[in-house]
Amino acid sequence: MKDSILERVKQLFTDYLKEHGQRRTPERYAILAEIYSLDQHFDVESLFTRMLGLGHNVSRATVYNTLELLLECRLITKHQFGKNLSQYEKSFEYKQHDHLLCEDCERVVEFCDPRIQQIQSMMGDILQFNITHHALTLYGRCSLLAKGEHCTHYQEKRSLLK
Amino acid sequence: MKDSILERVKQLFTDYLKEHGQRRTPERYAILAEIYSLDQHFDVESLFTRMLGLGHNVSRATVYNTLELLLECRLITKHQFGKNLSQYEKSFEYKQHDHLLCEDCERVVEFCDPRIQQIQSMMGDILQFNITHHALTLYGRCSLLAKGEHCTHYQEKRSLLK
DNA sequence: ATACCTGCAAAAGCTTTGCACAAGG
DNA sequence: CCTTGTGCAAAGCTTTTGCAGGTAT
Repeated sequence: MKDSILERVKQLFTDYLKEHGQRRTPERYAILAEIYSLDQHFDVESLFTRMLGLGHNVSRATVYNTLELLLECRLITKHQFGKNLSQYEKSFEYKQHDHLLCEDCERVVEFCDPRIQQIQSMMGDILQFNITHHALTLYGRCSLLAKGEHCTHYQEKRSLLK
Repeated sequence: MKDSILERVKQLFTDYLKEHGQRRTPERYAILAEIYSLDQHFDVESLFTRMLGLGHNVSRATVYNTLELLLECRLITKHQFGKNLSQYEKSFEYKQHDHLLCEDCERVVEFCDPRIQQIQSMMGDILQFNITHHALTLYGRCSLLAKGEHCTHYQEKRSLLK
């Protein structure tokens, strides 16, 4: 099933590259495959490191280049969660969704609410804009925590950092 | 009336600085005053340049330091509109609001919809988070524009750049 | 008087760019 | 072949940090 999604995504990427006179290089497909093997958000550096770890001798420049192409054909989406660091996630066959961030452990939870689409189209009408997309992020902390306490994911996070 | 707001804001800043054992320096008040004279979003570099233009010999470091303090006492808010550049705006007595961005001319329109608060508190309940704030940004282009056309604000924008 | 703050400049972190070589079409 | 893509390294930009001197309290 996973493979089937990967195959379909590769096909879409191929179509896009052909249509836009871009070359189908092994690096680009390797990056696409790696992204679709992940189930979390990622940043450029972690993807780059991961590629090296897998034995692919790609450069950061190629990673950035490929991410740009994947954004253009909507196979990934890009987020800025309030920091100067771009986060990405695969987006094929994923419902449009929004994010809730724990500012303690930086865990990201996804959610969906139809009212956001309503707001989007209503505001488009009122303000005379063709709205193409939106980004809603809720910021908070896991409930039940006293001030100074950390949520259960905090320690995991700490151990991940360096 | 404007002065009255500035005075109240200065007072709040003074209170905050005293409470937190921070010094009340002329640089900090000059930056606060300049921010509250603006009616638009701004980034650090434009604020810095503006301060120099007004004859205040402040450094970038001080601007960053002061913005941090003003964020802490909620006299300004910070946004990342999908780019690696922080944007700020004054926030005293401004209703919580969200933003609509024209991707053609980069104009920012503010709007307000009560449903967002509802979503925020509902998601907080469901996902067990204490949600402190949110950021919703709608991205689009002024309506009625054909592909390739630019909206009326585009030329203004072009002339501002460089 | 003495912490803390400031200005300056260097460093850090993410992203973009330039160039010579490699490789897709 | 010829053009585009890649790897590498340098440069760009925004933001952070270190330090010597200045200033609020």
